[in-house]
Amino acid sequence: MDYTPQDLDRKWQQRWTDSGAFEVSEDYSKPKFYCLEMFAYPSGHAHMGHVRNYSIGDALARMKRMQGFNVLHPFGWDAFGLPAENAAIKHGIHPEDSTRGNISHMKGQLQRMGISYAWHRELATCDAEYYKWNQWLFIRMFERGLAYRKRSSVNWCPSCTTVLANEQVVDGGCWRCHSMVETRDLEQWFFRITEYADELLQAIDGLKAWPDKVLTMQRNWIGRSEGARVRFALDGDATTQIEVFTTRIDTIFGSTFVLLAPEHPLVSSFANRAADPAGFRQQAQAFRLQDKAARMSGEIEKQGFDTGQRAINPFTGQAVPIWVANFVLGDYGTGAVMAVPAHDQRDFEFARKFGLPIRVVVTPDGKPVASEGLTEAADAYGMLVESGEFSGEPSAEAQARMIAVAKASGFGEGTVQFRLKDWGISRQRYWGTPIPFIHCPKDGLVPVPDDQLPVELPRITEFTGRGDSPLSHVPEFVNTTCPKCGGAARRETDTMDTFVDSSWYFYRFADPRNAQQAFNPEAVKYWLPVDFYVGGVEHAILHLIYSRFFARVFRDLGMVDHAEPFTHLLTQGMVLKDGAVMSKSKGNVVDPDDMMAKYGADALRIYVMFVAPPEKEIEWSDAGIEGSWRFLARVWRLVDHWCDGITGTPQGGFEGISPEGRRLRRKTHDTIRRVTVDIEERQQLNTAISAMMELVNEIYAFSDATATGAPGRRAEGTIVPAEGPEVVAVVGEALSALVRMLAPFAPHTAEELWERLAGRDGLTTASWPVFDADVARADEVVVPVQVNGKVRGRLTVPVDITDADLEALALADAAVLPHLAGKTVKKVVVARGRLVSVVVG
RNA sequence: GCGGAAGUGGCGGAAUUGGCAGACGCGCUAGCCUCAGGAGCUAGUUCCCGCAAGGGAAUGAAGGUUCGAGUCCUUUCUUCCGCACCA
Repeated sequence: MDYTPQDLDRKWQQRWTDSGAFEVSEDYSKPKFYCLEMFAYPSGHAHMGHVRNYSIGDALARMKRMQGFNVLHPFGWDAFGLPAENAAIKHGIHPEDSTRGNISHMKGQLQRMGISYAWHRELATCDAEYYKWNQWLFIRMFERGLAYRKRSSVNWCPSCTTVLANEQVVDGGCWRCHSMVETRDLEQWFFRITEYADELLQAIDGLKAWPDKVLTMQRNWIGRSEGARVRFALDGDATTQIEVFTTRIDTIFGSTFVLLAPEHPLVSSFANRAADPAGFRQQAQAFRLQDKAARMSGEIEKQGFDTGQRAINPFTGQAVPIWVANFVLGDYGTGAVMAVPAHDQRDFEFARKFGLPIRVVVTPDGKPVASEGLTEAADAYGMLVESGEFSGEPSAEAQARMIAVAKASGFGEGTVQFRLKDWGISRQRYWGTPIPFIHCPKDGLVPVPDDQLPVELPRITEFTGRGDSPLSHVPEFVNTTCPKCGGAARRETDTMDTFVDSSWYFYRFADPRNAQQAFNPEAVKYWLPVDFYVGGVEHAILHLIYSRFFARVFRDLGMVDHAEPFTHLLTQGMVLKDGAVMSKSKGNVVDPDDMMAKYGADALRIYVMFVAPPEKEIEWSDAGIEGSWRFLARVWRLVDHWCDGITGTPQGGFEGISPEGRRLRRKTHDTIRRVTVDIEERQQLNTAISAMMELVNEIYAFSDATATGAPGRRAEGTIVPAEGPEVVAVVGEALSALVRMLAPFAPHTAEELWERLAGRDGLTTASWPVFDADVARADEVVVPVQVNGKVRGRLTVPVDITDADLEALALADAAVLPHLAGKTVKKVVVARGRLVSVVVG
């Protein structure tokens, strides 16, 4: 090879850039394909995870392009976020400067990889021309009641000094720095994602091309439960009611006490009535703190105390004690539960610990059971007992009737409860989209008028990391006038969660430079939904649910005509080294730049795609990339030595072609089929590559069989060229297909070889090789012949043999299989469209 | 605990609808070519017996269906991932 790999990479990257090979426009005459990899946070350096992600996406994009699709394959930057701001606090570099620098460096890395991006459509979320539309959409959502403000107890990370979304709290700690999360009460902005909870859940069934794992995670996250709300009046105070949520209203006759979450609003009023209000509050507060933090260390012990108050069970009329319990969640359901110790394990443990009564009201056979001997709760459905007029009814029927009774009597109703909560998007941070609202002393909360958007993020100079919003220290930003009354007013100083930025960027790519609209609906109608979306499974819940939510918001604004933005989702596995995620602190980082310098981009790309299926984790191996390098070198040599004189590919059938030639032709077409199916339908890129390797081996074997001189005697890696029209045609066909199929995986090498082979460049516009089923399945197949279930021989028969012909053949071929002479064919097995076995009796 | 995915050579992994298990690659062995080999080419490489031809066993374990099971069914063990006191 007279190039270094980098020379080769640079040569073709330059040509692609100069010709704008991957830039696209809306072309309604061509079928579109929108291939997207999750855009990147500009951390500074591309890592192997990026390499893998973009190599997979690029394989799809390039293949679809060759198949004649108009392919949109864009890239951008998720450029706002905490790390840049934290770096600013630590090192005094302005987030804008570090972010721009990082983007520039990483863009260079991606370009050196030769990913076929439409760079003209590049966007960064920190550009005002992008985040303007965050603000615009925010106001639209406000107008529709989908964005609202409320005072709420929020998760506060003391280290990042900011509010976290529920989704950003992992095991009681901050998702980013893992500090223990505290609670604080603040006025916050929320998106009413719960409005779409039911739809988001039901539509999951329609996501046929998403991984099951992701669908399950989303179902669990939304967490739909059907049940009932029932109001218990306070004993001695009918005006105060405690509403509980239950999925088992059929067990309500067994509810012997009521439990409140420590956060429940009634807890503080009960404290005032307690003998020792201070002690009461202290206990409740202890639970509240415990609730957020203590769960990290596994199970926490069930604790509680008696409020001294009693509630009236509306079904039994009995007064039951009200306790505060540490395991009752304040932010799920109503924050209060009716405890049924006989039929709920948690309540059972609590009752046993504190000596509270247990009543069995559901049994398998409808016969009453005493509670004394119980060792655990029985949560199965059954027949009701000891339940007044409902005794003897099966659980399911009783549930329906009890809900009806509760509703008619006005103390309850059936309801659906979701685990999903509204999305808190306020961040007390600088490096994000300013929330476009103005607080006016006279007019209250006033949205910034559309013609004043964007509200630009001012360039501040001091980063202290203090607890409140950095923007609140910028008087020029804060002080403004009210758009309504013209009086002095203050701007909102919180910024938006960066998940807002990433929830719609895939729409902006359809029309990224539009200054009048977030996007032109016509362009989005052409390009969207995204046909193929690749990214890490770590975004299975947050990013993907938020994006599905935003798609529905745009739909309801009349801007898009679909609800699901991503048709096909692929979640790629991580790249590990020595069994662990690569990280600087572990010192096990393999730098993509080093690998590309040594082997070129193609060997690296081939390696990350060949080593395992895309969804699986892979373990980095230096020997593995050597193997990929060797494969490319093998292809290179093959083309180098055969290309002279190959001008065309064979037409038609097999007339006059040697058995070896027929074999190679079959292999060529079988490979086209396998590679096409593996990429397109299965995204099994590893087997697509191995199929091409097989073809390469086959071409080498063909040269052995047809070469002049002794087979297998080739010095210095040369291949003795065979001669004759057959070789030219058969090998020409094989190499032509091979090089084109190589393009999605090793585009630089493929381009170069295509130029040598076909005498022209422009592989990016070359067509995908056409599979010829007649060729692939031509001639014959070898089938096992079984006698009494044992394979006793093999017959080579034409693929399309009929049963009758086969029977005759089995008998006639006694010379080959003498022990079958005189036997009859009992069964012919055909599978996958071909004959696979003959059973002889 | 609930849910999801998966258990195949020394290693990564193939096996598309139930049809020659171990493709392809790594590693290893031998040969060729070489001053040399960390290049290239050829051959071999699941395990056991055998010089070989050949024979036997084998896809976590145990059963079952089938002419035929890595694949389907039942039971069971293990690992990874997600959620986790959600009433």
